[in-house]
Amino acid sequence: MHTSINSHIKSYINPSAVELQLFNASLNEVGVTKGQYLLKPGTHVKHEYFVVKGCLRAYYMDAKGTKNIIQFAIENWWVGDFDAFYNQVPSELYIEAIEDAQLLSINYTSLQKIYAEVPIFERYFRLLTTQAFIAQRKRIVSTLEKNTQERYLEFCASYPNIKERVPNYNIANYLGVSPENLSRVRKTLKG
Amino acid sequence: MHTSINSHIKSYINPSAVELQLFNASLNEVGVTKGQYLLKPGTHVKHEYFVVKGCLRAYYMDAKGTKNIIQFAIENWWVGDFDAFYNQVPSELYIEAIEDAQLLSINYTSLQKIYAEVPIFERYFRLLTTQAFIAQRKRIVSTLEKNTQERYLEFCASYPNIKERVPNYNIANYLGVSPENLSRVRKTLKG
DNA sequence: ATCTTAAATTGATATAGGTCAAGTATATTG
DNA sequence: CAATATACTTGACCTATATCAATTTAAGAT
Repeated sequence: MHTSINSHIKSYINPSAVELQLFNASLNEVGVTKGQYLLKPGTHVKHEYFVVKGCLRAYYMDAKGTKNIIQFAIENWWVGDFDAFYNQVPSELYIEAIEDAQLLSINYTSLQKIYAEVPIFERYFRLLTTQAFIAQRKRIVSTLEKNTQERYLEFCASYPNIKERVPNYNIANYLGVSPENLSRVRKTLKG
Repeated sequence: MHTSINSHIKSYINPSAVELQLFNASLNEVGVTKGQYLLKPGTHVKHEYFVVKGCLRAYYMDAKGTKNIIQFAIENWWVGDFDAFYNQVPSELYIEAIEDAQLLSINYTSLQKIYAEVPIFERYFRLLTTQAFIAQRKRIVSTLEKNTQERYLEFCASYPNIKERVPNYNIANYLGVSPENLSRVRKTLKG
């Protein structure tokens, strides 16, 4: 049994011991070290991952070869190329460990089986996805109505103590600003 | 029975006639005329809405009193303040008809009942939310890696013939640029 | 149809943030 | 503990886009 994910699950649904057991049986432990990739573009994505420990970044590479970070994944987050996974199209996402990390993976076929046989997990993932959708919507609103400084502070508040774990140039990238600009913003915050 | 939503449902799941009937029984028809509001901030949100016909815009108002459009809703889209609805917190969203519109509403209690009694609808909404999450993620990536012109073209491509239905200053707002800037971009596209 | 209001365009100017280049500080490795 | 690489900061300059103001065009209303 995987305690870390089980308490996460129980914060969303109330599965029976058997249901929980069935889900746990579909999980596999995965370890990655800092700098290693969990996923690269062009792959047929068979898994989604739950972060037990560590930190990863997920980014796309644009036409000019620039990285654009779409997500940081820390403890108790699910990470993966959801488009590639759910629509079974080739991946376009890089997922890279920026700290050594322990993960749990679930594969596509197992998950479909879980949905069919243990439908309460349909609810678990519905609730997770709804929350993720709402969080992402807030991020969009934030870029529409706030300046860099406000968005940096908001970011720090919503990812607790992440600024001690992630280099500033990655945060700048996530916010869609240059590292130089973020550095200047941080300076005015100190002064 | 509400044919419009039923064919939408059937493109995601395969409900039995009885299941479909149960879901349809929870829906109510709602009509709004151009300029009318379906939702305003500070409300206790009891419904989500499916657009049968028409077009609406959903926007937040920021501290400076500026509107920021987060979504246009056209035929076959669900619209609502999902945060307020699912987390049962006061709404912060304006939803306004920009064309006369016919909608179907489902209320919170009915939906919870549907989830409990007709669990295949748990899957319907999970799939919808997953697709919405993926689409929203693409929108974020787009703002990170593309300029205004590319994003305008992308917008026109993904909302078919919407530029004939929505005024340009609303599209500019949705894209997070000034109407003057969008006007100039459109000019270079014509020339 | 005419009047009135709303939307789109155009020009002039301001500004936030980008880019380039150089230097400093902080980690990481042999 | 050097040596080297990585991350961060600072300055000078540039560019895309915002803002403000005026004008033209289009859409609604009487």
